[in-house]
Amino acid sequence: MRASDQAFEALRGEILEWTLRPGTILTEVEQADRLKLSRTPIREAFARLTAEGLLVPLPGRGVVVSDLSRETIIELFELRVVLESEAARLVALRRDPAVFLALRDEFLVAPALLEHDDDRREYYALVERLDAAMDAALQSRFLLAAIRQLRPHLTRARRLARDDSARLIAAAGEHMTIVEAIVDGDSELAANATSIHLKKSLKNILNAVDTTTETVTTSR
Amino acid sequence: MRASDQAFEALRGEILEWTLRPGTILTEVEQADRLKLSRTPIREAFARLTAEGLLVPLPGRGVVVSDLSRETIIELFELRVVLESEAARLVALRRDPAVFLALRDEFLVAPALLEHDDDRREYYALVERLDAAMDAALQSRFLLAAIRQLRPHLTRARRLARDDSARLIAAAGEHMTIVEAIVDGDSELAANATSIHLKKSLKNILNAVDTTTETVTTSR
DNA sequence: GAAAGGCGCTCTGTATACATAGGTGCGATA
DNA sequence: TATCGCACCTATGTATACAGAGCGCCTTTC
Repeated sequence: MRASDQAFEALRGEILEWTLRPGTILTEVEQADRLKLSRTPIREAFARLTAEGLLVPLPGRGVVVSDLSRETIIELFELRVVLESEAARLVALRRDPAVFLALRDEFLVAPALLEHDDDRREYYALVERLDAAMDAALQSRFLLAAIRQLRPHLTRARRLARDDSARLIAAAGEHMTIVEAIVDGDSELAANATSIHLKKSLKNILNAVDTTTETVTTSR
Repeated sequence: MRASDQAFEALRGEILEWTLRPGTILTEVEQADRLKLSRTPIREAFARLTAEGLLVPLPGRGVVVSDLSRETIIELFELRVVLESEAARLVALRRDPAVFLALRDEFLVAPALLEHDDDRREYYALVERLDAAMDAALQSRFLLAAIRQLRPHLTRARRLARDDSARLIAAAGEHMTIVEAIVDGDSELAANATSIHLKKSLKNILNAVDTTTETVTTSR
């Protein structure tokens, strides 16, 4: 594995899991020293993370871990709803039914997984498989690229949400509706169900943000 | 100006104006030599152009100027319609009316500009001002970023189209409809008019592609 | 004559040294 | 005491040297 990939993955991971918090200032030399690499791969990692929007250049002082304010999260979902609804519409038209039938069967037993907190990881893994299947069925490189661009920010935002069992069970139902629409090839239903799911998802995150005493944004 | 910016702008310009054609293989050393720079800034330029999708890594052999096939153009517009329709919808809700009233007045006299081929540049400049005004009114960083991501590819695609006067005059009319909808704050009309405009635009480009004997794609 | 293996070239990947700019802090002067 | 200016320090920006890997061509052998 290339050193620049190591640096990228390491920094990205730390940003996504809030180890490196918004507002933290990073410099090339400091990170090169910490990660035991030279400045060159760090530089490349900074460039990639800046392109993704996780870092913002701070002229003369380095880069800063980007902000994730309430307003930013709203803007993020504003676009996410548009992109993923459209994606669901296209997937419903282009999918291989067998793949999504299998996923439907898995989602049928999902509520059982959510009874015990221990099995949550399995549920999250299932959702990831659904995402992967949709990516594969999408067949539109540009739309996929646009969705991928949002994912790191969504990962960061999701960390803010307190996923209680009630919300997760509801989410499982919403996913089921989407998967069934895709199986049926009902593109409009798939799009609408996705839109509804994401808006509820946003609401859940914003609820968590609003009831958290801790200030999330540290710089702007 | 930084050397890496120079390299980026130079290569980007050449790709967009088809001086560097799809399928052309570039290596760091070769370009460093040609542009009289060291490998470092070239490397950075390659990375940025790869992130934009104008270059594709060719493991062990350098990078290659990305393909722009008929299919790619269709996928490009598939996403563009979604993004720019949504943008028009939001702009109609968030715009400063004065700005777009002024633009409307300019578009009123646009057909006159298109009578002489010499004045086309003025018309193109007007369209650019409209885009800039919409970007500013949009107030959604993520949506704007997604649209910006498409622009270089659109610039390249547009080079393929043969814009005859008839098409340009029609386009001016379509733009006028969009601007008026924005002035009126009619978000649905703005979105629909944008969708129609872009679909006609795509048709025009595809017509040109289909009637061109020259093969556009050189690699895949 | 064809196929396989080895040698060599050229590519990227990384480290490091040097240049340069901008910002901060301290000191001097008004 | 406050403000202006200079110097130093630390940051990025750039060049370059070196290492490692992959591909192609050439040679040799069957």
